[in-house]
Amino acid sequence: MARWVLHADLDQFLAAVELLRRPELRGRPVVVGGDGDPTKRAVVSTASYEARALGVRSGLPLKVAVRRCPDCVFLPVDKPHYEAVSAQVMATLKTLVGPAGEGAVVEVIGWDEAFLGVETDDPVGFARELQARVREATQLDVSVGIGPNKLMAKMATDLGKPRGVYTITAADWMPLFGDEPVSRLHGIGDRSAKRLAPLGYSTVRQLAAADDDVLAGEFGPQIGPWLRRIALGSDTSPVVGDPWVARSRSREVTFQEDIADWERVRAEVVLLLEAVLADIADDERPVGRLGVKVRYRNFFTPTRSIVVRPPTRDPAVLHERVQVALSRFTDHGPVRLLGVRAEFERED
DNA sequence: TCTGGGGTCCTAGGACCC
DNA sequence: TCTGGGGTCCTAGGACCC
Repeated sequence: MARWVLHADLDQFLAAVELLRRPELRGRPVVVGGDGDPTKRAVVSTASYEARALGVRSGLPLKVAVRRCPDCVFLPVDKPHYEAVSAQVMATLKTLVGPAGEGAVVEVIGWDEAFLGVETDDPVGFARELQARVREATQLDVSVGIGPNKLMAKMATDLGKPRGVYTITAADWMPLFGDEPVSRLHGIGDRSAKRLAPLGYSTVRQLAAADDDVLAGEFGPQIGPWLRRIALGSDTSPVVGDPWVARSRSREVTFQEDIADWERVRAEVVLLLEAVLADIADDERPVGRLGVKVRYRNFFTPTRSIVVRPPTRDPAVLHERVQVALSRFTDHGPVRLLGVRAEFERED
């Protein structure tokens, strides 16, 4: 039997979950983002397919979305609810069993995505079973991509949406993606695409035939050669079923009005650190580094961080250290966003 | 036109030490 | 006057993802 990777991705997850509890909105353009007030500083988390047809998509500022779509229904992000539904979906995935009777390895990627590693000669049948189980348990639609590795499975999912199953094998890769722009690849964004273009690497096929030394010179010894590998559809990263453990925890807030008073900035940093400490209260690991992020009016966003030695959970020490980090900002102009991040001490 | 929040990993330069 | 090579730690920033 062959080893397959499946990528399961819930369709328009946040919007779909909201539609389940507000069936009267079905068929209308629905936008989930911020606190549901499209006049505020926030962006779209998820738009329903009807809203996407009107030009609203994830990441779009709500202020732009409401201009583009005055008739859209704007709903607040209800994180606890989505976490609960997500947990139900992931638990369902973990009940799936392959033909040999063994469970699939499930790697949860976020609220609405997971990779599954499974031993089977009928991956499509497995995917159909997966879809049926999730629908039965939650009434939600899920698309499934199938491939010999995570990269190909992930790329396949897009081709199957919505509600579909799509399989990519090694032989399909170049015919499907060879002429596509490199930014189509999972792992290459607009920034990298813009650096690759002048090197003559604009399509997936061109990047697949690129010179590793040239790539390493531009992107560094790890990332450079890795870019060529993903253009080849090559990916050896394993599906890891172990529960995910955060290496850092952070809180940040964008103010509705920029803060000009740095006494208030200091007070807000205190509040953010208290929130982070509350978030990690159930985690016993000591904090080995603290970071502060400041976004100014012009969107310039420097960060400052400081080691905490020895690593500690002592709030008094952490509050003192975070203020030291904050004091390293010399530009005391108006602040749009503040963030505080705590890194756990790593035990390699 | 306005640009959230929560994460991960990699790179590179300077300090410092042997 | 010109001055190595390697290793580790710290810090800041970049890029990407959901």
